[in-house]
Amino acid sequence: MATTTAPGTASRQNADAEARNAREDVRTRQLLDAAARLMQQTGSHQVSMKAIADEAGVSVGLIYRYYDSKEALVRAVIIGVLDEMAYNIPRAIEPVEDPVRKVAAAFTAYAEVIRDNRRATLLTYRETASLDRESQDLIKNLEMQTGQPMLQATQGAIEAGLFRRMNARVFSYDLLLIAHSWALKFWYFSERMSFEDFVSTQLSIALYGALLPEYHDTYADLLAGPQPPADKQ
Amino acid sequence: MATTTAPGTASRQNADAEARNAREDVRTRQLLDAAARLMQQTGSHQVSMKAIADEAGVSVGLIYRYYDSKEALVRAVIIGVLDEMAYNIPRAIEPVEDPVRKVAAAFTAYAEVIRDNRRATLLTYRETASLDRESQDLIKNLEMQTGQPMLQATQGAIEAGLFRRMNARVFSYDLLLIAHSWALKFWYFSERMSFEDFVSTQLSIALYGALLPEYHDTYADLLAGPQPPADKQ
Amino acid sequence: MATTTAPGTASRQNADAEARNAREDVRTRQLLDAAARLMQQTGSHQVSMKAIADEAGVSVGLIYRYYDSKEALVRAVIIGVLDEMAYNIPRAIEPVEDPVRKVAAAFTAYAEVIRDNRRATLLTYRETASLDRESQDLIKNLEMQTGQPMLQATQGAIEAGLFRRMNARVFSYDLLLIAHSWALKFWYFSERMSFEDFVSTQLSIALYGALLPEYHDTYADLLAGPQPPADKQ
Amino acid sequence: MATTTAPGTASRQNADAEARNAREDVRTRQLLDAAARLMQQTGSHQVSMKAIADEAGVSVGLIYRYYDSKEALVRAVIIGVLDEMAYNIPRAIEPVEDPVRKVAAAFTAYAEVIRDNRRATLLTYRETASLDRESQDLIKNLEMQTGQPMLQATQGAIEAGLFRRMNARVFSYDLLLIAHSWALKFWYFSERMSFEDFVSTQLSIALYGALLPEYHDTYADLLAGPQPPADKQ
DNA sequence: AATGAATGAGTGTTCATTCAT
DNA sequence: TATGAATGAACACTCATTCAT
Repeated sequence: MATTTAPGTASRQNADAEARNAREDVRTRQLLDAAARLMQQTGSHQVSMKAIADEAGVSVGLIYRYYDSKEALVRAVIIGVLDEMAYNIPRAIEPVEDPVRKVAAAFTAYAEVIRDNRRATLLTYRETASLDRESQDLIKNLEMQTGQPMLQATQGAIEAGLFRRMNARVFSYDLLLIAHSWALKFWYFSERMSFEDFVSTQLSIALYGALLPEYHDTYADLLAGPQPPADKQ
Repeated sequence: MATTTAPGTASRQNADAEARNAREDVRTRQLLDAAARLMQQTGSHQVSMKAIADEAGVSVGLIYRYYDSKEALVRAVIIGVLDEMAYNIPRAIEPVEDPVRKVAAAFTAYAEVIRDNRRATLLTYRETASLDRESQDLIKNLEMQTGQPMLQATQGAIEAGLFRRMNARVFSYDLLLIAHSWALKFWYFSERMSFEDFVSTQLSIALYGALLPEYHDTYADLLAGPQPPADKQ
Repeated sequence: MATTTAPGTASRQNADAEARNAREDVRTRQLLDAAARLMQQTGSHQVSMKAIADEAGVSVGLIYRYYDSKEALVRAVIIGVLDEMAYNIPRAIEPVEDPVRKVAAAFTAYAEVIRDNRRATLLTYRETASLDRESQDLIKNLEMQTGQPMLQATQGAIEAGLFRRMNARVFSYDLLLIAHSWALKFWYFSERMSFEDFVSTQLSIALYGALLPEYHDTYADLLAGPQPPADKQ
Repeated sequence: MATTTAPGTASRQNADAEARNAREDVRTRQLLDAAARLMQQTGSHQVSMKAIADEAGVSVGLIYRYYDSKEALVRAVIIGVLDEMAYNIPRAIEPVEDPVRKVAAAFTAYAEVIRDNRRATLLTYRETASLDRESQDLIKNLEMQTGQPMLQATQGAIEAGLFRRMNARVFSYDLLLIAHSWALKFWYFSERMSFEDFVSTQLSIALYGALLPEYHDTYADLLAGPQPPADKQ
């Protein structure tokens, strides 16, 4: 982001500005992390600004230098969580070529991010409703953006004639939701299967719903679902 | 429940007790409705006991005659919502015989209840986390109970040799979740399709994945998804 | 209290009135007892009208038929306690003839009533201040009245030439106060001596100061204070 | 406490900490005074936190920065009162040598402190019961500590062969209680005698109860009780 | 930039009192 | 006479927000 600057007086100001920006970034991160950590446990309403300040090791007053209000901070926390997801998911997909395996990779990547941010995911479900319209719209956009890779992979598989013609938007949205369900219904799934089994079970179900029967053999490994542990002989 | 009683003191007491119970039920309903109405808009934390009292047309004090605390009221609201769902869904399914159409009927019934209680559904997602362990367990039980008809329908279709052998629990859980998505992602779906199209699209995807290919023709109507409006001629 | 009434129609009304009075007396007693029982444990402010009603086995509304307000009830409780003391103490003194032993008997009687109404005694100390002027004056009168027998006994001993000429009012007041101290400082005395030793110790000190030295021998038993248990040999 | 510090950051922190402590002490005093002032009139239950805040000229919230709860504040008020007494009484006694006059000086000092804190004294009687066990124990300790000088003076007089052998604990406790009676029965005594007469009357009575007759002459001035005003001629 | 003392509106909750039955 | 549902003012306490330092 920061461009290279020529040395001299002008750069002096630049350097200062950069230093300030850097410090502000650190502060911002520090505050968001502290807030997220606390809110994930009990929701934003149970967490006071004082508690966040303490957790971040700063004073209450300082928070207001970076965020106008508690709501602004809550918004930033949620958007931060979604942002990170929107950033991490595409990174996890790219290398795969085969359209169907691309869908599978996207789902796996998405699910893993959810797994790693389980409580943060729940936070977005719980807290979004208490934000103002504008923030909610922003969040919806982020969510759609996050779902973009999955949608493109699905459309790719359809165009490649591997998936049947169907509503790609709905199908990919379902996949995202099902990935979320690891967080939403963690109490249910985590007692019944490992995360890996969850992913392969869900993938199997979903791909059966999309793959044309003539390709069932080609992707038999994905359709098979969780396998018993390999023979240890 | 009340047995026929000879006239006199005994029946007198019965009548009194019944009258009291009736009055209490009315109050309870009145309070739950008012609370649900307000909480659906913004979540329980933004709603004060005074506001609920006003909405219900009673005094604050009276609420505490029926609920020990705000948390108890919130819990009752949520459980009330889930209870109603648990009651309505089985009612909407029964008549169907064909196992596959039974699954379809269950999904449709479930989705319709969600549609009719959209905000209440969101409420359960938002508020459950702030209740105590015990209430959460109660809610989980209710949820699993609500899902029972769907699970049985799925298992029926598998045993009838119509559905692939697969993890029936996960499949039926996914169906419930997808029905929920009409509430969770209303902003997304409602702008893109009607509720009926949502249902038939989702059913088409799910059943395509579950039905053995040899039965695709038999249930072609379900797999087809939403159809263009019939010729208006 | 109730006078005999001639038979006839007039007496009918009388009978009714008497019955009513009797019932009211029972109620009054029932309520005062319940209230006193609860208030002695924690003070009037911690006790709600509902709690008193429950303890008395009646409804809240009924209390208001007999007492205009909570304050009126508190007042009645305190006055009831003092009344009972004012009634019991003179009864316990009468038989004694010797002026000095009369003082001793009065003190003992007073102390025993205090011992038997320890918590009620504390109640009067705690609650009197929160009553209105009028009630406080009434209570002061009662207290002075209760102290009358002690004052008379003291004056008798002085006039009989057994006690020094001194301020009889102050002396007898001190005796009352010292009897109270069994309640006021129960935590102190009860750990250090029996009630009987408390009484004889206090008597010994007080009488030693009041008796003219030439009578010390005559009342040596009272001046001796608590004695070791009689030789069991 | 503060050691001399070289100038620089360390002393800076010290100065800050000291300034803060000083400010906190001022606040504490301000709050305790306001609370005591109000509570002495009607007891802690009739005084709201808002009223205390107003009386102290601060906001309600600020009180909670210094005291965790209303009970904590009440406790602090009572303990503050007792503390001050425990501090003042020994100071008023020291100089006297003669054992009997030492007892007299102790009583006078104690009574004067009571006189100067009459309402506060009543407060301790009224409010102690509503505190928790721990606070009550603390208060009992304070009270016993406050009584220590009187006990020692009494024991001194006994050992010097001036007082008769008796229970010194009980005797000195009686003296304290009798000093309290200026507060407890102010309405009685204040109408009948001046504070000075109260003290000398009580001293006279008490010393008669303790002094061996052979020393009556030596302390005739103390035993005489209140004297008519000196000839104004 | 950073602190944290101070504010005061707002909350959940209690409870004396009333009154229709 | 007796009930207890209903009221609503009052309370202790919290916490987002401000601002002097």
